[in-house]
Amino acid sequence: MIRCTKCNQVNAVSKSGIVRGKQRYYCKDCKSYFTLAGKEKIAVKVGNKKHMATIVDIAKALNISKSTVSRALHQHGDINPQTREAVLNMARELDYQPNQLAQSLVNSKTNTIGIIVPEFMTYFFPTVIIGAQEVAASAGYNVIICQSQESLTTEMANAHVLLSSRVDGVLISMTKETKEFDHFRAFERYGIPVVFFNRVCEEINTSKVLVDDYEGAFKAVEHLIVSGYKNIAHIGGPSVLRLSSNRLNGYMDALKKYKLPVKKDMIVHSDLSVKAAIQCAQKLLSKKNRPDAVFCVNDPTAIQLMLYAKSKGIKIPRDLGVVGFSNDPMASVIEPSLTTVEQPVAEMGREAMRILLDAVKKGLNDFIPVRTALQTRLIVRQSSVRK
Amino acid sequence: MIRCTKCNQVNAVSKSGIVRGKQRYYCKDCKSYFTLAGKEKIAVKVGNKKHMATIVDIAKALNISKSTVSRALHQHGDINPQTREAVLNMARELDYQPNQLAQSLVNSKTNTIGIIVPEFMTYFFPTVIIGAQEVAASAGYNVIICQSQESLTTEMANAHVLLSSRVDGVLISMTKETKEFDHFRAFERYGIPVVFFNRVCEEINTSKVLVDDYEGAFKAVEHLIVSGYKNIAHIGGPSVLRLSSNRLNGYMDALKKYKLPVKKDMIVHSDLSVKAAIQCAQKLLSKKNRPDAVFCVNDPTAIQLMLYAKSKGIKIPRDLGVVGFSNDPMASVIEPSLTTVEQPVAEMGREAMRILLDAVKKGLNDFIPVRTALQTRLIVRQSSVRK
DNA sequence: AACGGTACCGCAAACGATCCCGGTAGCTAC
DNA sequence: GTAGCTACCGGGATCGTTTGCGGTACCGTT
Repeated sequence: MIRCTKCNQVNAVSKSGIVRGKQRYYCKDCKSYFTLAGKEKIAVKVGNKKHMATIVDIAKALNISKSTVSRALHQHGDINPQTREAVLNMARELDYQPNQLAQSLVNSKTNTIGIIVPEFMTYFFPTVIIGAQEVAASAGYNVIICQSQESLTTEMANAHVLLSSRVDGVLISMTKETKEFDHFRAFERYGIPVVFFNRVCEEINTSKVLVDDYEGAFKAVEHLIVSGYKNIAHIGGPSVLRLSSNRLNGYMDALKKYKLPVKKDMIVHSDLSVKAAIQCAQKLLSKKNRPDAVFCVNDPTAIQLMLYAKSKGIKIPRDLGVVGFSNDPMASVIEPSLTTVEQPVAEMGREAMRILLDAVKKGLNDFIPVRTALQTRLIVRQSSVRK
Repeated sequence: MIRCTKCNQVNAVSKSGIVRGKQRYYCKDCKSYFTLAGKEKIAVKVGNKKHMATIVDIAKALNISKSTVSRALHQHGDINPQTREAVLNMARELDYQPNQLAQSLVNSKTNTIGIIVPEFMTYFFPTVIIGAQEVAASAGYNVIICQSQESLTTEMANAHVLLSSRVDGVLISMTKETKEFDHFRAFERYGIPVVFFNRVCEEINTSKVLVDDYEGAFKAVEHLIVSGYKNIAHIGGPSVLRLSSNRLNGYMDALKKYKLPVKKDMIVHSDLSVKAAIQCAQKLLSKKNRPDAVFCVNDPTAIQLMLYAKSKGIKIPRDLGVVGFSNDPMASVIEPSLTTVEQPVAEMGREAMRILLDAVKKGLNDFIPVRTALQTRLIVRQSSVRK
């Protein structure tokens, strides 16, 4: 027994297909189609859930137009001080929260920055993000964080998400397997500034923030040499990452400076995972001509090496000197404490965000890419100093 | 050579006065006035910056209406399979990226979840977030992360931001100084589901996910007792946090079960900062009746205690047994390795997000708050076992 | 041939904000 | 008396979508 929603007729109604999963009817009497959707929807719309106040609500309450409300809230254009006061009060009274979505849509500006990082487990990236968020927040920007999980596929998916979210700018540290860059170019195509940090992409001409990996590595290896180590190995990172080759070069040049031979078999490569670190440690320490020191691409790797060496009864620093890179909090906790190259992690986030926000404000047209290399500092602890 | 904006005619156009500083034209062909305002605007729109394709662009390219495009993209309503195919192809060709903002605005649903955490430094919260994001991503939700930095004021600011961003739901772990809850109630007032985790708010009736702090603490202290420690102290957390009192109660009840006295001066409170941890360590270890074991509210605190004890020549576990809580990665690296209560950290994030998304889908009306307590596991290492 | 019914598509109103235009009231000045 | 000016306000287009409702072409029946 269906009743037409318009003429209230009953017997002139016949079924007429399905629209969006709902039965559609045709009333011969008033010659019109209808579904019961509308009524149902209204009926469903129950709820203690309060409607969120909009500028229209404020306008209605004060019997003025929404234009005036908007002006009052933003001090744009002419506005009577009393009107403004009234609007502000009413806004407070109604607990008005501006709808970011609507604002962003009309301004085509979201005040949101996207960040893509490969992982979240080591202390490094969270700390960078802290710094970045600090700067962003104080400039009134929100941050949406994506983890690529060291996978190119999800990195591309992340880029899509950020594009769809219409972020105003993006901060990226690449995956270790990123070899295509089209998903990065998409940003520049649409005028969205990108700044790379730490794991930067040389194929894209934009600003980059990194530490002076070469110099840090050089200092680290030099320190091992002057501490009396002679056969120094290196556990390097994935070769696609520029930081890996920079640190490797620093390692090699330090050896050369002191006329030490650079041996191929003293250089192994890790993909930065825990498993790979242990494998590298095994490989190096089971050699006949075992190295007497190792410079590791980062602290987590160095720590795995130390744990492995300790488990084999190899004494650090007596039998094996170890230097890491990044000054992970664990470095000062492990025994012996780990000598490492400190990088200004949070500052890297801050600097990258500063540069990015600058580009966002300027627009891509007159934005000059810069490459910023932050200084490192060698922290000498116990793992590299023979008593 | 002026071309009519309407009929594209050229020779039937004549000047017809000035309007708002702009030349006005009259087209005899289509009998209408026009200025070049619109055109100029387009002309101004310079830039290498490509316009991002919208459904209107797709519609124009295919000479169909945007409604059809929308339907084709979402399989809503009736759509000719061929049309659909054409739309999909064109979308690909134009590199169409749906505008989330516009979608959210009309659907009043953002597919975004807000997360508020107190900090980002320890491994705990990043790990929770990894779990939460994992579940969110696979359900098509984005995540926007806020740090309250253990400050009530910024926590309230965070709540505002999330409200303005119209998130569909919120995951919260409170600040240690949060004593007012109106900023939480704002969410429920507008029908936005909230789930607390770890540091939950008892004053708000909603779902909560935590670990069984009481039981974990009980097991930890019981372990110390059966290991032969008699004078067991406790470094507790801030009393406003429920987890602090739960762990304290577990501590006390374990003592009681074994007929050991609960001494007021063996219980000190930390605000979870590094500084406070060291102060607590000093306070406890400089007592005349020094404790022979300490159960700490979390691992970072336990580690500070251990470092302090080691610096004072106090041997662990011989002179001092230590048990922590949370199984921080550092716990297995420090020497001696730290006995701790493991909590399923990532799982906590996953579970909280699952519950939240469920509430988001159901709506607040028929959403029944649940309290989930995840099980802990005691990991016995060296710091609590006398050889 | 006419009509009921289906399959598909377009129109236009939302969503909540901004802001360009133009309007009006009131006042001054000539 | 009216022109011009100031100070303020409202109308309505716009951003990119979704979607209810109605229209149209066409097909099969009678």
